[in-house]
Amino acid sequence: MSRVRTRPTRDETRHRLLAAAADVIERRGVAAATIEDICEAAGFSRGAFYSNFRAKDEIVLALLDQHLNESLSESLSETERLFDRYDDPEQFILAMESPERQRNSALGFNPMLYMELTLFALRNPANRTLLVERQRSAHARTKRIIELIAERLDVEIPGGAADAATLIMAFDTGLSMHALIDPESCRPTQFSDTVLTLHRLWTS
Amino acid sequence: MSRVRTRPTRDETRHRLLAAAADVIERRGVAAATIEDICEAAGFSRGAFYSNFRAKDEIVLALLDQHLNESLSESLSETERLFDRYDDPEQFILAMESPERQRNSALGFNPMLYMELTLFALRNPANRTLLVERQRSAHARTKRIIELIAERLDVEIPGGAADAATLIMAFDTGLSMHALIDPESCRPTQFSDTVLTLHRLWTS
DNA sequence: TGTACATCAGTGAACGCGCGTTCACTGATGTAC
DNA sequence: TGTACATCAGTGAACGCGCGTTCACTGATGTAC
Repeated sequence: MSRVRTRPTRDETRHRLLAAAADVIERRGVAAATIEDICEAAGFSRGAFYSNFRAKDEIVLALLDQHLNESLSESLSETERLFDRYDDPEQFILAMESPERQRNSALGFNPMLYMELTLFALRNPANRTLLVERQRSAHARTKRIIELIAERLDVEIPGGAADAATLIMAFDTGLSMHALIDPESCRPTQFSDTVLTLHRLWTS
Repeated sequence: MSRVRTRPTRDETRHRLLAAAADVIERRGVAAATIEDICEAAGFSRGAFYSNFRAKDEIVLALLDQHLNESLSESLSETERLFDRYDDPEQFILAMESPERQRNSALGFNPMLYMELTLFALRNPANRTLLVERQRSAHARTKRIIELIAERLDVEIPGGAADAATLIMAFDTGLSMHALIDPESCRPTQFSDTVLTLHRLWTS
């Protein structure tokens, strides 16, 4: 093919629209974000939008899906990879604070988008199921890591690994929200510092 | 005055509109909640709304204000009262799980309204300041309780009282969100159970 | 490689519904005698 | 307590803007020869 491409591919268009939607929704919220805003941010006309998505809801659903499957899952997979890489649990905990993990963590990176998408999903029974599954799987995987650490150090987690996993997950979520409201109130290392303290208490 | 009142007082109207707004916003979200929805839920016409509030934003601001000043503050004051009532920290922690505290806790009682109002406040510089102040004050008061417990038992909190307060507050916030997504994943006593476990670890 | 044609991704004007807001009104409440 | 009048809380029809969605179109891309 000799002609030079002057138009983005269909995939590029779709991805630019999704990225623009994430950006606009983060700033304005799901309901207040307009198709016009999104198209302008992506550099397309309204028609391009409706050529790629059937309606406004569909792009939000696509974002939610992407969010649940990419951001959240990859953040946990990365944590599991870190866990496998280090023999010493303390080193593993310190490594979790890496910028890479932060970037992958959806709530850490763009917390308002996360809240918006969560609220959207909670208001729709079908999506709610997705959220529930995702949370249960995340809990099971976190619990598993804690159990492996306990086994390796031959200790028993006070209160049980399930509650410990809930504590860490809820702390992570809550800390992101507190940091969102008042960034100065949290050190960058606050998450790993606290988890490390908990780890030492649990395994001593 | 002999005539019987057939119309609510101005205060009643205002309160009914505020309660209706809280209800509609909890269900539909700030941006998707319409004046018509709110008026219908309150049993008034649109005119009544504009006789009591200058615009839609104003009722949301009034709700936010009410929320920050009543729900959140009273929840903490109740906790402080409980702390004063019990000499034994363990009994105090168990008492926090009372239905009364749950009802007062804004995030615990209607978490989606809380999230909606938080997002609304975060998008408006003036309100953001209110949120920040409120959070700092809550943190200081929580930290104070922890310090008093540590003094009373003559122990040192591992990681410091400030981080411990952050942990408990963030855990509370996060746990409410997790419970919102998947109520079955949390026992009703999960908060006090976990705080009790932490307390024992910290003070042993 | 070049040409002719078909397809279809993206354009942007137009449509119409829904929602925030206004306003002329009505009748309940407050006040003075 | 009863009456006359002023005030103003609440009514609901009307307005018009903004936004989601549609559609006739254009010109870039893909294909066949």
